[in-house]
Amino acid sequence: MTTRPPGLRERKKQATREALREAALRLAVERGPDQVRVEDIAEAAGVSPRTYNNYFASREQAIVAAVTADREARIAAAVAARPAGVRLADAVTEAVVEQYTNTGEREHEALLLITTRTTLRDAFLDATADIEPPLTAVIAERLGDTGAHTARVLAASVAAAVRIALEDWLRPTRNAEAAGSFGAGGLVVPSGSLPDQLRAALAPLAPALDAAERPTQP
Amino acid sequence: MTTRPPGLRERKKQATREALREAALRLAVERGPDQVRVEDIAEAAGVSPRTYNNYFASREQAIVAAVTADREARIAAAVAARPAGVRLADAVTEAVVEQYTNTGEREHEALLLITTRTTLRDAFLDATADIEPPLTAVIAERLGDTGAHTARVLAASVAAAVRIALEDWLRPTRNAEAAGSFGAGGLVVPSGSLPDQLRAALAPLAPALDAAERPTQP
DNA sequence: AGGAAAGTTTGCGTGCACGCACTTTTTCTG
DNA sequence: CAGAAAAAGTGCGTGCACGCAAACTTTCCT
Repeated sequence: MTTRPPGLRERKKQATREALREAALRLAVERGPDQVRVEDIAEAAGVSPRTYNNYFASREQAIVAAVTADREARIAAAVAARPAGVRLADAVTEAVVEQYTNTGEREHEALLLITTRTTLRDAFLDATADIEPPLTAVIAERLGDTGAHTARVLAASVAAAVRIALEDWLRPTRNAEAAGSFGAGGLVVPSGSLPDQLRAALAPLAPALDAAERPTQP
Repeated sequence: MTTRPPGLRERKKQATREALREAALRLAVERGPDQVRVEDIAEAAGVSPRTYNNYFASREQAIVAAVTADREARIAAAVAARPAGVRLADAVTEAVVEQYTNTGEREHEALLLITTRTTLRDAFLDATADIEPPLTAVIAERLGDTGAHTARVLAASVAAAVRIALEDWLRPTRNAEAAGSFGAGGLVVPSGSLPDQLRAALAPLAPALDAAERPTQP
């Protein structure tokens, strides 16, 4: 795979990306998220505003990326690290929980910031989708080439479940408007800790993960 | 629930929404999607540009909405229509296939248009997420109040699977760049008919749907 | 080494999303 | 039925995303 000497080009690119992430988060913390313009971030990172959005599609993505970092890769690695003996469902669940709870002090502070603005909250939730491609890869590896298609669906479902868990987690108050006109019962569980939310959201998918792991038709 | 006489207000609102959808699609077909500005659509529908995006968040959404119409509601209704005896997995799968294949002539023409522009393609795929809330409601109804949380996860997973099916379907040519750096095998199945794609994508979720339907622990 | 090819950054221009404050229309209530 | 309250539409201004084409840097190949 891509195991070539990274090359000067690529290293500079990553450096620029990190510089932008850092600058975005720092400025957002210093002066409140609404007082930061793309121009400011670009200037702080030493590139032009135009270059900024060769790296990030929106203003919010840069700020969120500083917290998210490369969680996608870490989750995929964590799944791959589990011995082949354990259930796929368990491997995935534990990897996810692990990577979402190992949160540093600085990240926690940033999360508080994120929850204050709807646009940041949304960007944060959207970032969940990034785990899908790497997750597809590791799951596909477990299932063999015949399950490549299945792997994509499962990875997407896991991503969706994680997103839901996060949604519920960072919404202590308002709880309506979730389901359609029905309301679907009305109550939405008083939102426990993040690990609990994650496990609860992933649990319904366990049967699907188990089934995929079995050769073909039992 | 919302079973009040709709009121003049609401009716006008829906009329405006439909007028915008219609105008957007018509203009896009007439003069190619890139030659249509929001201002044009708004004018054709008899509202101000500012009002336009009280209804649609992006230029593309209006065009896509003309094709999508209220498919969400139809899918939910189709699921609800199945007798309570059939497996949930079957009810959902058939409802989805049914609503995505009952496509009129005009819709088919519009789909061709959509595939020509990446931004429209993306908007079309994003519209898939709209089925999630109504689907949550009908599934929750089947599972009873204890399964409200499960219902959300399953509905989201179904939506994700449908999205994947559509992605693959309207991409006859290019096939790389799907999974991470791995490539996950490389081949992605030569993309069959839409119903086949949908069934294939939903199949891996069947065990999860089955399990949810069983009382608690078998 | 040297030059061609591939990839990146940048300035410029256009159309758009969206907040705010204000007007108009519909609905609710006494 | 009248007036208050709520909601939708409108005009305006600001910052942003993104296409395009030109300048520049790194990489590749002979």
